[in-house]
Amino acid sequence: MASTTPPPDMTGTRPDQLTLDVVELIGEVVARFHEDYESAAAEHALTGAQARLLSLLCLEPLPMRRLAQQLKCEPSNVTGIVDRLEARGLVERQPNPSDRRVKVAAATAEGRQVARSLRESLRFAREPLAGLSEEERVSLRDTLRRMLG
Amino acid sequence: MASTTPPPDMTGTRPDQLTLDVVELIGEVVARFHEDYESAAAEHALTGAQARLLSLLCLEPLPMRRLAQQLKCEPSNVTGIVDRLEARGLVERQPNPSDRRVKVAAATAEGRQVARSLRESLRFAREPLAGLSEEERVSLRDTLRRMLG
DNA sequence: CTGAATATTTCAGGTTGTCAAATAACCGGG
DNA sequence: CCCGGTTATTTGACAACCTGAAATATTCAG
Repeated sequence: MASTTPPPDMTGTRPDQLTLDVVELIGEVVARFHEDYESAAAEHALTGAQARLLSLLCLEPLPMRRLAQQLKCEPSNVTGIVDRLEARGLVERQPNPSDRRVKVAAATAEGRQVARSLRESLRFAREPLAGLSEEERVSLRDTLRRMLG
Repeated sequence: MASTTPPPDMTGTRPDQLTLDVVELIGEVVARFHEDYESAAAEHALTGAQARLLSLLCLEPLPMRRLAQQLKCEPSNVTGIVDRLEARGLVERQPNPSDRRVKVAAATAEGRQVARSLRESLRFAREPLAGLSEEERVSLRDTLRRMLG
């Protein structure tokens, strides 16, 4: 079809060295990000799962079912995490008048405050990225978007 | 030193929108990578922690203490993970003649085989990266290296 | 030889996660 | 209206991960 060489179909093939290098690097970024997120959460006496759930609720209240979908886990698991956050007054369950089966979890004012503070203590936003020029960050942003899209 | 504007010191400052975008994107990459790793491990009846430990031992045998350092967890935690891998014949504990306190964990032949198979089933190496040109991947690799270095 | 330090394990306890079963509420067809 | 099927949430049992403190065995310095 095209006169230029099309990207080879790697399906079932061992990736080339360049790809392996990038995967290795992404692995390190993932490890650092995770570590950073976990310790930022710990500074607020939250576990990673609790921090993720609270951050979600900080954007908008969500039924338990939706929470499970966003967190990619079983609804029965969400029950416990919300239980613990609710016991600390960071989240509350609200009834849904239009469908009394569903319970909507919402962050309390204190919960939103904690989430904001947590967001700001995420040093990963500054340290590794601070060394990049604006041009590099733009390039990185666009490449990541293409990877994910 | 340089005539170009030096990167501003972001310490204690709220990051700009571009940085926030990149952080958000990295978060998504992290989520996908994790998901992918976990499901690849599950295909081999391994948990994520077991897969990480086995992959480490596939490079070289390590004392329990070193394993804990690499996995960034307490040594007492490693005991259980190695226990479960050893029960399945993927790992074995070897005595260290020069210091009888330490036990060196080593992957068995079967363990190495499983780790190899797991490595190859990591689709993350192909799918999101396959859409990038070689030039983009080179650029991504160099940027990630600068971020981590 | 004694005491401090190190490597590993054990134990108790908390969190995350799954799956199956129970409960409650919705909904459409008769 | 009622019934059966579906959906949302919870509960209970169980496994894995993880931490912290205590126990054990061994090393090492003085």
